[in-house]
Amino acid sequence: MQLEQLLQTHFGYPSFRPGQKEVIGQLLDGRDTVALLPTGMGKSLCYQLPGYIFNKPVLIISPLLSLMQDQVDQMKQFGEKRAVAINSFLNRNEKKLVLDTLHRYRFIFISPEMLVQPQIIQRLNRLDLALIVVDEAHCISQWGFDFRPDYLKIGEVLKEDRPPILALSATATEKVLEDIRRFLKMRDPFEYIHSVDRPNIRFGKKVFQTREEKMEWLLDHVTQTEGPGIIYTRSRKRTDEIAAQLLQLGISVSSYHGGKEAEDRQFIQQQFIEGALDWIVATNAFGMGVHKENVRQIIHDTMPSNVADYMQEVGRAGRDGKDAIAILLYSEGDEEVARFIAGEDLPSETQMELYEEYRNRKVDPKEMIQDGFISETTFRVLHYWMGLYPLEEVKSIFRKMMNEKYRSVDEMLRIVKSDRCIREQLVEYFGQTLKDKPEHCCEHCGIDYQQFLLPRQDTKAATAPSTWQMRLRQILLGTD
DNA sequence: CGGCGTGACACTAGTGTCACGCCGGTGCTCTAGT
Repeated sequence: MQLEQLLQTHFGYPSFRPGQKEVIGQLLDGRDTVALLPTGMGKSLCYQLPGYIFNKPVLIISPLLSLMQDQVDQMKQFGEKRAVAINSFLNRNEKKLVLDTLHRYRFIFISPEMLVQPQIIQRLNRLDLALIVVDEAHCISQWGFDFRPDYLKIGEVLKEDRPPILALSATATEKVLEDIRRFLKMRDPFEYIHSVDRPNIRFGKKVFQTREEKMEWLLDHVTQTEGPGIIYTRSRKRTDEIAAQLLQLGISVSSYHGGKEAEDRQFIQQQFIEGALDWIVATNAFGMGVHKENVRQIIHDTMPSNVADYMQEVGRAGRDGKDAIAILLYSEGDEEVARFIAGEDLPSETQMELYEEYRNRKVDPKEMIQDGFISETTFRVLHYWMGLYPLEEVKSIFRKMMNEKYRSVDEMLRIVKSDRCIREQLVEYFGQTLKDKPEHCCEHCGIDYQQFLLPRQDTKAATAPSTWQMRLRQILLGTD
C-alpha cells in the first residue's frame, strides 16, 4: 500500500507535510534518521505512523515529565489507549504492572534517567520494538555534558540488534548533530534538515544605556501592545518583579520558573495556552512542550547564554504562521551575568580533586554531597566524567566546556552588537544560508513596528475577577 | 562579574555614604523520615 493511503487510513489526512514522507520512508527501510523539523510541522506523526505500520511498540525518550504526560493524554483523547509513560509518577506496583505487560502497549514514553536503569533497559531490550525515538534530541548536546549526563548514555545501553532510531528536533547546529549521532551511536543516519528560518518572525533589537531605561521601555511596550507574549529574563526573582509591575498596570500576566510548585506551573501554562493569560514572564524553564499557536511576541529582557537557546525561545512565536515579533533588549553588561550563569554550575578543580581523594580513601564520593562540598546536580555530572577518565583529563574536559560556554556567550553577544541583518546571522549560526528575506526582516533591515503590534485592547480589566484570576493571585502573591 | 540589600557610622534628629556579603537556570529519581 502507498504511504498516502496508510496516512489516510490511520489518521484521515490526504497528504503529508514537508519532510514527513521522506523521514517515514527511511524508517520503514530500517535506517536511522535525524529529522530537524520546525515545531508544528507534525513531528509526532513521523513515529506514530511507522508504529501502526509495523504493528509493534514504539519507545519514545522524552526530556520532561509534563511533556510525556501531555502526549499520553493526547493520544488517549484521540482513541489510542495503548500509550503509557514510565516515570516517577508511577508507584512501585503500577511500575511493576506496566513492565510486566510492556508488549501490550503501542507507545511507551520514558525519561533518559529511567531508561538507563539496568532493570528497565533489560526489559526494554527484550521487547520487539518498531522504533526508538529521541524527542527534543538537541537535549543530548544541551544538557548531556553538564546537567543530565544520562542523556549521554542512551546509545550505549541500547542493544546491538536494535530497531532504527529517530532523533527529532527543531534546530541543531552541525556540532549538535555530531553529538546526536555520536551519543545515540547512530549508523550512517539519513538526515532531513528543514531551514531553521521562520519568515513570519521579525527580529527586533533595542539597546539601552541603563537598566532603568530598559525596564521603562518594557513596561511601556507591554501596556501598549497586544499579546499573547513571553518575556524571557535571567533570574527567578526578576520574573516575579517584572510580573508584579505589569500586574499593577492592569496586564493579565504571570511569572513562571523552576522554583514554583509543579502544580502551579502546570496551571499557569494552561491558562496561557487557553488565552486566559496574555503574558508570561519566565526563565528558560518555560517553553518546551508548550503548544500554543498564536504567540505574537517574544521579548528578551536579558540575552540568553547562547544562540541556540535564543533560537529555541524565539521559535515559540507565530506557530500559526501569522506575523510575530521577537525583540531582544540589551543593556551594557548583560553578558556578564550570562557568562557567570553559564560557568557557575560546572564542578571546580577543588571538587574534582576531592572526588579523587574520597575515592582513594575508599570512601563513596557520593558522601561529598552530605558533607556539603557539592550540589547533587554537580555531583552527578562529575561522577559521570570521573567514571570515564582520569582526574587530569576530567580537569581538561571541564576547562574545555567552560571555554566553550564563554565562546557561546560571545557568539550571542556578537549578534547583539553587530549591525548586520539578524536573520542572516541566526541562520548562518546553524550552518545554513538564507535564501530570501521577508519584507519586514529585522531591526537592521527595517521593521515597521506599528504594523505588527496591535494596540492593546483594554477590555479584560473591566470584568470582575474570575476564579482563575483569584487562583493566580494566590500563586503570585502567596495569599489565600 | 555586577546589582542589590543590609547594617554601621557620621553628622546632627532624620538622611547620606560606604563597605560588605549575598545571589544568580535548566530536571530527573529515590529514599529516609515526618
